[in-house]
Amino acid sequence: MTVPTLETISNLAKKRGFVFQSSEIYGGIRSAYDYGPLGVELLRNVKEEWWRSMVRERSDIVGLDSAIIQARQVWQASGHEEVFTDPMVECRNCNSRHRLDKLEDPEKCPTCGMSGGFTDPMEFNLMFRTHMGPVESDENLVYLRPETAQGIFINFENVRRTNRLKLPFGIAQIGKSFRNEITPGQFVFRTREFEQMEMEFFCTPDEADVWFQYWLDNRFQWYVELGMDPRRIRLRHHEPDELSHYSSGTADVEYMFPWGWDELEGIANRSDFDLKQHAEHSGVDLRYYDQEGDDRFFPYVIEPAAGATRTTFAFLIDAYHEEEVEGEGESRTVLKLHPRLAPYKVAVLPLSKKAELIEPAEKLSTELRRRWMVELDVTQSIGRRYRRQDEIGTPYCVTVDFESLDDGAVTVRNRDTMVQDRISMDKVVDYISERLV
RNA sequence: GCGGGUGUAGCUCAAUGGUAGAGCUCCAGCCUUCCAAGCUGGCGGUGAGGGUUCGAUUCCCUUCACCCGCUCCA
Repeated sequence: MTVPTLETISNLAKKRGFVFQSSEIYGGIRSAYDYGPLGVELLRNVKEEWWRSMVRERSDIVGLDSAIIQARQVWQASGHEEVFTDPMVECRNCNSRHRLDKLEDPEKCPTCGMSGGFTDPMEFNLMFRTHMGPVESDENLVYLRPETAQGIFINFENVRRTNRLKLPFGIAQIGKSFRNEITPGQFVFRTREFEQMEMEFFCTPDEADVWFQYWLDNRFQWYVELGMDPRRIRLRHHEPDELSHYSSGTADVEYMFPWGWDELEGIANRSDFDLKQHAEHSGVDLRYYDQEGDDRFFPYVIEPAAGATRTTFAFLIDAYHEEEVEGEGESRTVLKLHPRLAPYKVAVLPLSKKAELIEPAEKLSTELRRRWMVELDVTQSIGRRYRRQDEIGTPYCVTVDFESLDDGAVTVRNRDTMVQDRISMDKVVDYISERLV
């Protein structure tokens, strides 16, 4: 099992065009990254796989794409305006920082035990603020959403009614969220602008525990099915004292990052907290009407909330392998990404730059491009090109050689095994289709 | 935001108060018939701003970014 360092991964990411520091030509901006040609494919594939398993392959979950800027009352009702503005103090002795409201003794530092060494309380507002409209006044203050979930809760009734949904059902959403994290870092792991994949699953209160367990299992399996090493992911249940303000039970899917276990996804039982809050603050009855029992109640919510960007990052780390190549004492770097996640599915490599080979190679790649992301590479030696494709995780390389001109066959080389199959050119689509499941 | 460290070419690393070099990568050409070959040529740099100085990549100040802690929880 190869465990790359953070530096190895970020170097590869930059070198091959997965991720760049944002605003790099101006010296960079903290905690912002841009996804290059390969990174955007990988990220989109991760999101696509999530959407497929959550929405397209299910009859009980529908999709949504809500606005990033919402009414300020949304965040008052959700509790974020209050909870996300914590007065914090810092110990002058050991430089540790603490939430003032969580200190047992407001004078004594729980880290080093010193008394009376705190700074004045500082206001930390974790939500990005801006103004709706050209005039900056308190009346038009708005926030960039710190989570996508609230966009779902405030549309609960719209979605339920227009789609005639009955419990249990879910609403899924992928989108950007923004948090003024005190300490961003670990490359793209914790950034102030990030992308979430969240699903709110509404059910009756008495079924909540069963669904909670269901989503725990379901979500854990999703990572494994996409090729993540099961030894490097785990489920961790939260202790009662580390629950968020909305949650009555939470478990995390964690990945073994280069710096240790850290969170990919939180699965929470949000109870009826959010719908109740919005009903109370908006005055709109958000209770669900159960016709059979002639009963009105607030559904419970089970929420699997994953970070799209950090999940992409974890897949990248997990795929990274350095292997000895038989015979020579050299090693190759290969990204063993699941084929559905790989940025390019196929590379077409004419053995020589001669026009007689380039022409059929171009024809073949044009045909393959109708189905997949395909790269045509004609530069340098074939060995070098194989290594380059290995390093970006391309599962299959198709080589057109001089024999192809006579027998109409090409060589398909497997990324992981490096084994080659000679097959007829008109069978390439079928051959690869069968293997890209 | 606080404390500590770092910043020379895409990467790894040299050098100097006086025109910044090398290897690898990349690009072009030649050669090359399946796993990072070779030859020739080319692109390209002192994170940014200011100060001291005849002259600063080097000394000083400011700033920006990255890494390690304090944190957070997608």
